[in-house]
Amino acid sequence: MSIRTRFAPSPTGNVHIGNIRAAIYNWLFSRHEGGEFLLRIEDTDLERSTPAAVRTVLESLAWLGLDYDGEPLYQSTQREKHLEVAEQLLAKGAAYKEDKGGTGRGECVIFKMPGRDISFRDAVKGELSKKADDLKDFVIVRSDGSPVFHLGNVVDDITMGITHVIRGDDHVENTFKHLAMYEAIGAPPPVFAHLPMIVNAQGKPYSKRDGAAYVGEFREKGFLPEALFNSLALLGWSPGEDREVMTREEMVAAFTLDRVRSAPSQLDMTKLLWMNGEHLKRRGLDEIAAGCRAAMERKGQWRDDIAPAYFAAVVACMGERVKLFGDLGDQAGFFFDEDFPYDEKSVRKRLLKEGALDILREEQAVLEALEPFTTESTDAALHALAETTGRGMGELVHPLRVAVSGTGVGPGLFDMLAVMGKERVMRRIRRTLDAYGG
RNA sequence: GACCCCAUCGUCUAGAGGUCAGGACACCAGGUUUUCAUCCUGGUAACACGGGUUCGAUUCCCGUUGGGGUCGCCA
Repeated sequence: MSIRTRFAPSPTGNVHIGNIRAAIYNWLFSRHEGGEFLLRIEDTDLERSTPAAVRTVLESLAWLGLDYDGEPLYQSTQREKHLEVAEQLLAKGAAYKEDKGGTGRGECVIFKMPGRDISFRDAVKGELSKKADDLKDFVIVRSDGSPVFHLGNVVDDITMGITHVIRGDDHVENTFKHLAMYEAIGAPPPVFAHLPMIVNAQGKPYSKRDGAAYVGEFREKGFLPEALFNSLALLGWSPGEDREVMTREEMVAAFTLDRVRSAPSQLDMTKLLWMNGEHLKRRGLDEIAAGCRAAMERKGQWRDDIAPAYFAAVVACMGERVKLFGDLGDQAGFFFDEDFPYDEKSVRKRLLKEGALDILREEQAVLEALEPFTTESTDAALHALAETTGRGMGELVHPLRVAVSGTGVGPGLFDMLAVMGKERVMRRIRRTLDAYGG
């Protein structure tokens, strides 16, 4: 029989990385096994389950490339079936009605636990068991007639033909209840696999306070979906070789549940950033440019007078300095702004140093006469100047860098000059001289 | 508190009854370079503790400690 997994989020407006990691594992497992991956929207909490919240779930899945088979099943449409099963359980004597706690709220339907120990073999945690005394009866239909999570969850998994339930650690206790329900209903239970949580440095569940906890936040920060996917997949699972940077296909080929660890793990932002850089290298310059532009637009850094060719050249020039799409706008803004700010420290250290402005004037003269104006020609011209004046390249490079970019860090100077072009460079030198040349 | 789960470098992890306990990120040092980033080379760094079992345990068992999860007419 072909395997079938599902992702069953309750739309709350955000998709937590722990949840999406569960989705990734379900997806990886089903694709590896050649089975199906289904989506169920647990939208019975009408308060929170707005269309916008559902859209967030769908967008997160799409962004990460987690394609699901068939149409999503909306749990709210299954209410009648849930209640029907509750009636059957009542008829079988596997459930009973009671005004629980005598609250006067009316009778609810309570599932009766079988009164014996329950155990099962978790695909990642191994043998798990629970004493009968620790298993209490629980409500499956509220006194207002609405089905409770446990009922809907189990019934839906049965109707969807789910063979493997891969979910968060926080569901292990529920599993004993669910197993009892499968038996009472007379349906074969699926294989259960419980994933450890993603925690922060304090060992607590990872939250927005720890950096970013929702898929949307990583997207906004400019992370690549394949990098987030890769990193999350590796949090708790490893292919068993010293392989880390992998494509989706490679992970599908290597993924097995028995290689999933049962200990919680921390998400390391620094390593995620590195991972992002690795995947960025594997994308084309065009894609990187598009991503950078989108990030700049989001942050209000984009300006319509930026020529596409110039923008592309800047992206190429920045190269691996861009680890995140957002980096370009943050680190290379001076390329696009003629009124770029001067970094005070760099000015003091490189421009106001003894003789630095005189050198800049010499460079101004040399560059003014230079034709053509390329990486090679500017490089050669300044080396020649260094030679004739007996100065070190550092003395020439630093003031000029600050003069054209306002900062002491950035791409190679000559690449920068060539990308900016003669006219822009000369204008910037004049501006600098006007500002600091006295 | 009760029940359940977990425990290898700072972090993510590999690993086997006998290994120099491997890799990656980060970090440090050196090299390349006009800065930064990259790149190359090298380095620091771990089996939580205590008992067993065993010729031999980091690995198997028990306990301790520490951490986490669950104890709703939420999902």
